[in-house]
Amino acid sequence: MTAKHIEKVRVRFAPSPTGHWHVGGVRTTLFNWLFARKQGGVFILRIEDTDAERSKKEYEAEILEMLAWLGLDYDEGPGKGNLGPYRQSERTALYEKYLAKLLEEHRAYYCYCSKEELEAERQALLAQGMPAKYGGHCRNLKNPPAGKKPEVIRFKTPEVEIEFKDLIRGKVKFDAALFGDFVIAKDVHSPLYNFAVVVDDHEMQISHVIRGEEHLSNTPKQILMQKAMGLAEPIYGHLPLILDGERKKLSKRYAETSLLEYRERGFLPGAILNFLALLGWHPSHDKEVFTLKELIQEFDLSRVQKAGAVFNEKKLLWLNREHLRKLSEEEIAKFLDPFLKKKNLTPNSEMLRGLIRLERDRIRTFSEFSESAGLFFSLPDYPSSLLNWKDSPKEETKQMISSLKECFAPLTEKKFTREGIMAALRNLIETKGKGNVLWPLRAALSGQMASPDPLDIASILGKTETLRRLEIALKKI
RNA sequence: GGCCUCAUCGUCUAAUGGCUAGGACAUGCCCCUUUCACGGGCAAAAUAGGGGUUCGAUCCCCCUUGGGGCUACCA
Repeated sequence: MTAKHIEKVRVRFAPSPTGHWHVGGVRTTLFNWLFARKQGGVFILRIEDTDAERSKKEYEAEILEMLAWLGLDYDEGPGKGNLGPYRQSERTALYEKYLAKLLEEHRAYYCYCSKEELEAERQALLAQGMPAKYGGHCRNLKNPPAGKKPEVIRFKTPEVEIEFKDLIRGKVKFDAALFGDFVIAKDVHSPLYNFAVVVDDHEMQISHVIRGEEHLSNTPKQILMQKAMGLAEPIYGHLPLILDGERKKLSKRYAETSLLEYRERGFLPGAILNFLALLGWHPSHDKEVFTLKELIQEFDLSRVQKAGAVFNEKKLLWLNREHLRKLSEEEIAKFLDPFLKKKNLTPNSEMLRGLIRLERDRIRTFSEFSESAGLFFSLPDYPSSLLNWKDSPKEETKQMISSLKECFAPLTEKKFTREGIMAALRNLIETKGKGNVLWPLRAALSGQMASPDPLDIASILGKTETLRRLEIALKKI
């Protein structure tokens, strides 16, 4: 390992704004951020939009918004920091400079082969069981072949062994002879990923490149280019992939993959981050519920797993509840607001407090809240049979609903609390039994097979609405 | 096909050369209970296979098997 490394910890996360931000990318970002914060280093955001066709401004905006939502702040990035610009699309002059130098030093060259020729070559090699690499036809051309125009720029790959020490995997070796001369740019103005990354990581003085395992085989190519340009070599660490139920790279078929969706479903940023941290990393002890702050303290790259981790939504759901429970009523109310608005549910502040107290242990996400609390805003339609406790006859149920009304009648709206209602019902329950009293009451108030406690429902609904619902029940029988 | 890489309960993982391989999610059962949740308790559940090294291997080495990633004028 003769490579020179950069002293100060400077890490980057480099998303491509070509689609909704993927949870895999979020996890990579988190690990980089955690590492930077733990080491007192610098966390840099670089937008990798060299693919002009697929890159979209709106996706970049989404990444920025999600980052803020997650609470992952960056020290340098678009509009911030002095080693910019931080969008690859704005750095073409820089790439041109490096490209020109490589060309001039004959470490890279123009390739005139057409796509068709290359594809034919590739297929022929594959058919013979040979590694599919470029044959190097244009490598030593003195003059452009007649009638052909330059197609791409290729890197002159030396036939050497490349070895590097991965932070997570240890020694990794590649035989560069198997790569062939790979393409580094479409033309001097349009660099490709592998090349742009090398230039940027150098210019931005990146000390550690922490990224997903899918980049492991890009690393030797990047090291080769660093050597050709005389640049320092960052330290690499390749994170295990997040997998689906079939143990393949997480895709949309298996679970929701965009972070946006998880926010819309009412997950907490802290819970998502906690969950993602546990996908491929684990502390030495048994604690699993962490705040972001605790994560910074605990995080250690040496405890990152090598094998891929299956995305388990059930565990995310559980973790979300754990995080939900730690929030104050005010915090929950704040998160809840957009979800209620979306469903056109507009409780007054007193009712909202009651609902939050009631639902906070029953729900796992905020979207579950609006579903679960729906019955407080409008009584669902239900069959009259729902009102009967076990096999008690209709007549008795009818009698019971009337008795309930009578019990509630003397209560003032103010006395219509859980305790007040319970006191009013005490005699009835003692003579008739809990089930005979509470089931019909609950059914009449909720109109559902399953719901919260009837006393809680009644106290939140208030006397007027409670009596109205009992009246409806009576009419049903 | 080639190159790289990975391998502990269904899933996320702990332990590491040495006590009955620990925890969590999920699952099942029980308790609590007017229903559903919550909560409490219990149970079932793993070192892929084969060789070594060693007094002793989940752990170290090799092979096999299986999985995954890459193999673009995407990133």
